[in-house]
Amino acid sequence: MELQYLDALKALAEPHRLRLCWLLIHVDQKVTVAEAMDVIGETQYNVSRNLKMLFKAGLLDQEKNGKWVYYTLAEQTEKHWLLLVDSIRQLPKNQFESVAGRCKLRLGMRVNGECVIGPNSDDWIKLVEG
Amino acid sequence: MELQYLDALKALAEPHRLRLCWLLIHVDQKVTVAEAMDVIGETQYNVSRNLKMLFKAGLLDQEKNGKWVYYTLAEQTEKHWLLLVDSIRQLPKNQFESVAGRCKLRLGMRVNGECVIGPNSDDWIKLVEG
DNA sequence: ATTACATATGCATAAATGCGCAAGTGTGAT
DNA sequence: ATCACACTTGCGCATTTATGCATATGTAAT
Repeated sequence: MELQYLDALKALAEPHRLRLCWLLIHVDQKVTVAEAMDVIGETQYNVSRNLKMLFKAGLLDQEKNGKWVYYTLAEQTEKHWLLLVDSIRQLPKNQFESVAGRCKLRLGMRVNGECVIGPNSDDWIKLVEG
Repeated sequence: MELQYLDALKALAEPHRLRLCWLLIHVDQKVTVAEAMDVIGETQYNVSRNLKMLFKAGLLDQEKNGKWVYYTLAEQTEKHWLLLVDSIRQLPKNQFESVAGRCKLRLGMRVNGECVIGPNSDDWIKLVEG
């Protein structure tokens, strides 16, 4: 009975994962675990696990590049999946404004479009708190 | 953080409730707990509780009429809610075909558009098994 | 009032889930 | 080979969630 779709609903029915998915939808770019950690502000294992759950549920794609793992929004082809993703896309932005801002900041630290700085770096902390 | 929407996702992330919600979306009519029981084939407490959860999550409306309680699909006004409901509406029908068929049968037992026969009645069992 | 019936709801148990910790894998650089 | 670092994963614990039973609520009819 559409097990994969149920997994997606389950995955999204958790605030941290909903925020992560919202992020991936709105950034419209690949994002590493390290970047997601800094943006969301949660521990490494949680971000890693939650991203992986979204991946296993079919909502995200995974791509390894050296020691970095990039996650991107998965392309959907079926109507009910497209609508589900659209639903999240349309969530009121004000709920996530700070997330979007922090993500812009974090992606600004990239070099040639690639992530080169790990999580919780001094550079990042200065950038955010300063 | 869109608590109500999270509740809706949580409510839908359970096979029985997803089926119930799908039913209410596709029947496009009010349905009693008794009718839902017969159609879905689950115990009274589960159907009652699960319908109530969908109601509390804002996906269904409730309407009492004598000793019967009718549930209907709630009208949504916000984009992300509309898309979420649409997503469920677009789920492949074949997964729920038997549900749809049983529901048509069950609604055929109504008198003047109202439910008059309780759950697990002999009439219903004959109708389904015969 | 009493009965019958549709629906709702505590309570207890069992299963699933989230989280922190610690240890693991894999990759790139020295 | 060794080290540093990004990421993953198994384990134990606390919390949540689902389920079954029994009981409660509310309504209609006698």
